[in-house]
Amino acid sequence: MSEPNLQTLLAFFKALSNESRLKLVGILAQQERNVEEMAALLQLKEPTISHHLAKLKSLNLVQMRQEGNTRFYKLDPEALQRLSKAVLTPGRIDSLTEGLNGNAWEEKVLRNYLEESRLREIPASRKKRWVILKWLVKQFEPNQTYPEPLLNEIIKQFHPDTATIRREFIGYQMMQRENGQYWRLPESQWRTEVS
Amino acid sequence: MSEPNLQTLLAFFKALSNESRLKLVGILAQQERNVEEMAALLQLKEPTISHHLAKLKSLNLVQMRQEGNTRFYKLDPEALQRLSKAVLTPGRIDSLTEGLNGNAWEEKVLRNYLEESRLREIPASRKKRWVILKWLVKQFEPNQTYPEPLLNEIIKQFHPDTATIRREFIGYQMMQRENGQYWRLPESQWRTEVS
DNA sequence: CCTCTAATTAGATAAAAATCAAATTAGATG
DNA sequence: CATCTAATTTGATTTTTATCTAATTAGAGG
Repeated sequence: MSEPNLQTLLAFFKALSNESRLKLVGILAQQERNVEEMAALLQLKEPTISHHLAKLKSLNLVQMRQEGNTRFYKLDPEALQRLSKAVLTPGRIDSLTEGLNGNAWEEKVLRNYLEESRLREIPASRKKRWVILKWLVKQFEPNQTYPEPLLNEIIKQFHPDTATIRREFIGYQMMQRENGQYWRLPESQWRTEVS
Repeated sequence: MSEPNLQTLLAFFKALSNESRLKLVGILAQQERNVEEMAALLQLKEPTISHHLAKLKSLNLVQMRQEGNTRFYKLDPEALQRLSKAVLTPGRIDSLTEGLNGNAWEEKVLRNYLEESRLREIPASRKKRWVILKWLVKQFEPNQTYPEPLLNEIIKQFHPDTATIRREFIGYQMMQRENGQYWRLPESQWRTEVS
């Protein structure tokens, strides 16, 4: 549903990621063969060949022609051409990440440091501190000024070290201060940190 | 040793035939990431990521940069280009059948119909009869003439129905007859049968 | 130097895939 | 229609691979 490209590509690579099937592709690219011959060539039993053919068929890689109860298989000429084209075009490579939650890591950091909306501690690593501060500053309304005591009060709901956090807010330009009043700055002005 | 191409291709397809690894390729094509981030993005544990990275590394698909004890991985730009090129060129497809015994099927037919160098029966199918006759006619010396009784004698060592076999030899132009003498024709003149 | 952190390695387990023997199907042939 | 033959399907087994937890390694920072 969500990532058709990924699944299509994956099916393609899976089809060719098995030694027997890869050889089979080579064999059927040269000439048509019946199941018995393929089994002899690859030193496998017929059921195994049928099994592999089923996978190749499901991707429309092979064509079948029946004569009596002998079935001749060959590589679909169109498929052969498709195979000889690049499967991983730049656009397709991009599509591989569709549907991935890009914020998963930040969410995990939050989960790790927040215990029922209290901050267990202030992360030592800058990257993680940044994530925590981003979340913390969003606890304040934009377009509203806070006198320092109120600011401290609110911060204290999350963590006792109000001084450090106040300083970080200013340092990262998430907040601005003017004669004892603090206010939240728009996200576009925050000092986008690290990475 | 014998088929470097097949094994190389196989390794390549195997590397990309896993959903997690394929996503990883997509992720690392966009930007460098450390193991923790990848784990979060794919919702897997770090060891699993290490495991997948090891496979990608073994194919030289990724580059690593260390900073402290954090390791940042990204897709090798050259690899990325290689990925975007056709991996299955016509020449490579041909190479997939290298080292395969093309006579495996014929050998199997022989094994099936020959019981300690006696012919169990004459195959009904033309293809198999052809294989048996090819083998049978090679029991006669080239460049030598055989009077019909001697011919029969020799054939009888393998199968009682000398008449049928004589007729087939002539029909397939494996042998020629002139006033009671038979001789083996060069293989190039045999009526190459069926397909 | 002790501790913390990110990553890897080792070992165990679970999931997926390949292979085969036995049973079944569907043409062909007498 | 009974039999034979090539192929497929089914079910069981084995092999391979993905994933996790626990243990280990190697930087960094007090």
